[in-house]
Amino acid sequence: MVNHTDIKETIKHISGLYSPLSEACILDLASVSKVLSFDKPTIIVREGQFANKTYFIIKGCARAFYLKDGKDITDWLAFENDFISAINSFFLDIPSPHYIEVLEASELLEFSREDSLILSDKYHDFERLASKVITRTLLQLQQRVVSIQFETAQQRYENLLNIRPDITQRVPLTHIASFLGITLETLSRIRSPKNRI
Amino acid sequence: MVNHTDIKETIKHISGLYSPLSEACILDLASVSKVLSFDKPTIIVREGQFANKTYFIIKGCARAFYLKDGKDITDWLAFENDFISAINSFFLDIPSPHYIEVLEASELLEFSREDSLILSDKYHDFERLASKVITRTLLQLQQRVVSIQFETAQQRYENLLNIRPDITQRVPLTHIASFLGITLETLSRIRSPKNRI
DNA sequence: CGCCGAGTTGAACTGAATCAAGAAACGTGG
DNA sequence: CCACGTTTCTTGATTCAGTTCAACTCGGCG
Repeated sequence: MVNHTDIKETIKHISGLYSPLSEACILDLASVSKVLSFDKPTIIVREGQFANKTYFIIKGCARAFYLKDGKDITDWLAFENDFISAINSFFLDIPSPHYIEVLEASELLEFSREDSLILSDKYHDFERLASKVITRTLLQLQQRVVSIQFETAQQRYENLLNIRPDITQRVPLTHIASFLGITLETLSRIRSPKNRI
Repeated sequence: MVNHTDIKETIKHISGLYSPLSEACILDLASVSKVLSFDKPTIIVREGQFANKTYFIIKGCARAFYLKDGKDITDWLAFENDFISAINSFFLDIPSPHYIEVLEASELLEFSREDSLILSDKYHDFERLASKVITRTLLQLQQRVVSIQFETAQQRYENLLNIRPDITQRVPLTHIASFLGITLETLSRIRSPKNRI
């Protein structure tokens, strides 16, 4: 678990992706952040925990899931350059209904809700970046509601493939299916060669 | 269309609901806000507009909808103390895919994205409030994804009734149905007395 | 009075779920 | 490197919630 990633570079990268941060803010954020490395699938947040951390995915991918009547339901998938966290716990400070699992050999940058609030007070830059991340997620979720309501299972799968062509190599089909809101069997039929016109 | 509502009082009320604002911030926000009054259903934002305003509902209710293949799809309903806006246009500064329609005799407080950015720069209070509103909406949307995926039409309708028992008196069934992601016919059957055990 | 929009009811249809078996891939220890 | 058990994925048959299409009811209003 040696850490080869330079935190400061990573944060500069985030700043470039989302919203510019001042040098001082970058250093401050670097000082409260930590890089986590995993070489295989690992659960990093469990149901019931107060999951007051957010994770930026430097490399690899992760999912948020919960158990509904014992069944594993993936409700968010995140890849390089995405953030992921157990949003209910993170924002409402309640025990998390979600698990978070890293799915590949991955590197994550982690920092806490508390530090992010402190940084938001101190650096207007940072608050703006945070708000951008949240807004982006909001719009994605809105899009997802539309897609669940009006697209067939097949369309949703094809859209996902367009956005993320390598997803089937990286994420087990069970998780993809439940993320799409369909059963594994249905996904398997959609993917079956017979089904391709 | 005389306006009896005191803007400052309304903003104090918002501040109490979401996150406290300083007196100076309240005054500043009041100076860039405006109260809109309607006495009957009215479309206040149309598809294609740059809808860079947000609306806080003082009294009444409103919906956001869009046309999908000519069909009217309600995708958000807002009541007293809720905010509503054409989120895609508001956050991304693109022409709005959504319409916004006020559904009853209503009063709204309106202010622009631009003013809200200015206020966010000037008052940390305000930025925090804005971020709270967005976060709350994010969590609601997430809940909605879960509900569409795992609840039956009937359960979704009953949940809506629990949260908003008067909704059927205030919002036409067509809009309720499409908000729930079901057809008017299905909603009608769910509501039919025969269906109650 | 007759029309019109909103809601209801009925019958047939369909996309996806469920239940049940089996095949393929995968990893672990002998 | 192979035999095994486990997990992941596929395929088939059946069922079901909700859609679609079509006809009908009802209440308001010009």
